Amino acid sequence: MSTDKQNAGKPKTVAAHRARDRTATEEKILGAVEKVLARDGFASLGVNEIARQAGVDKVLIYRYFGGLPELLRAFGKRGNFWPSIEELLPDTETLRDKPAKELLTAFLLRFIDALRKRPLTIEILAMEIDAPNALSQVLDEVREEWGLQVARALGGEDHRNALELNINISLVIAGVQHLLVRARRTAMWSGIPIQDDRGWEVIKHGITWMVPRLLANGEVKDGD
Amino acid sequence: MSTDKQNAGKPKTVAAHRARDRTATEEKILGAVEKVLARDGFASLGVNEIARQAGVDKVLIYRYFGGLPELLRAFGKRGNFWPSIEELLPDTETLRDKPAKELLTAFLLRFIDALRKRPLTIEILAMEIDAPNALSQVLDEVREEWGLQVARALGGEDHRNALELNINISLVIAGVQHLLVRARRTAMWSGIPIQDDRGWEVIKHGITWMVPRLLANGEVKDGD
DNA sequence: GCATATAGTCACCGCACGGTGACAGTGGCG
DNA sequence: CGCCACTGTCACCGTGCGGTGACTATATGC
Repeated sequence: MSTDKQNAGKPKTVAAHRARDRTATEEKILGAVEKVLARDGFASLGVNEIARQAGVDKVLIYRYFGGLPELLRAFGKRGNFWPSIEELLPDTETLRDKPAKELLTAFLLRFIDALRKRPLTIEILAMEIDAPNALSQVLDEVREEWGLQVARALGGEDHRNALELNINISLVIAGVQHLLVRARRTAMWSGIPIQDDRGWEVIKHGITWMVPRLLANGEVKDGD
Repeated sequence: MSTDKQNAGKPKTVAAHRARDRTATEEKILGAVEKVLARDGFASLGVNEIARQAGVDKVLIYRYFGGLPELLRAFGKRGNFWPSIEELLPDTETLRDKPAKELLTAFLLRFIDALRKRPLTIEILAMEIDAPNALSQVLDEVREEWGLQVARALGGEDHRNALELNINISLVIAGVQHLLVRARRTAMWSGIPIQDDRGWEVIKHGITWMVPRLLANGEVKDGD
């Protein structure tokens, strides 16, 4: 009763076939990746679950994409996962007109908003901490280019403390990403409600307060 | 040949038993948790792998601890996973003697060193981003108490910008944790080699440069 | 009209996982 | 000595995973 493997080839059911449309099926699969990712995160992102969500046989994932890594690559390439420079610094033309502190402040605040609008990106950021894969690789490539553009656009090189400034900007960006990633699961960080708009307004306020102090050229007065 | 489930009860092998020492076995299991965690991270931390590493039957994990969550709880309670306040601020007695900026700087720099000395803690931090479990819960409880003590020890309440200051300190701590977690897998962050001692010296330099500027009471001069 | 390429379906494999029940060796206590 | 609680051993189950081979249905070109 358990070693019946010779009955293959007997078509018992007629099993009406779906429409023959490869590109539509590919689109369904790509859409399923997004749905599973948004609903369950990366832990459940496997071939079986994607196929289930798409209402499609999993073998098609192998046939059309080659496997899970290639599917994720394809998914990553068609998404607006990382904010463009234009989204963060709208007035590229008038860069020189504004003082550096306004530019930097605007950049950091917009960066927060831009990422908060992209829950999938945050999910990817969280995933690549523990299990980097083809999708995080795609995001990595984008970010590399992004980093260069940012450095050029903000152009802190003419500041006399460009090195220290860049370190601290990088640290703040790292902190923002950390809080965004943690906010998926944890409500508070040092008393700040990081799942809430009000919490992020507080953080933005802190950044707005900080930037001018980092950019000040004056002597440091002892404030104790 | 496949439905042979009635032959249980026939002792074929003599199978020399190991020493009858429960506490030693428990210790082996707890040690195996640490080894697996250090070697493969949380992805491979299951009952099977732990038992394999400990050279012990997995059923003993259930008998002695109750299951994986309880085992992780037990593991978490016997570790020095989070730096104590004393480790970060050695001269508690002479707190009032030093200016706030020196205290805060020392605290942040020591915090970096303290976490970098604890790769297992960093592993737990990384894990709890994607899959919080009993172990991260234990760490959470410790950190809650820690946060209160830190706030009391640093006592920024007398500063006129205590709110903004605390936000930025929290942000820097978040950024440090993010970089530590990322450094497990990625070598660079914005050009800083975060797997390297020299990279962290650069970060510390940036923090040392930043703290006095945040604590300065003076007017903010426009540095553009 | 008919062969062929291709879209879609199905059953199956091997594997690792978490978890459990039954059994065997061992030491202490009456 | 004999009971018995306890430590350790082993075989097994159900499940879900990634992955594949072989099949059927359909459209297109000749």
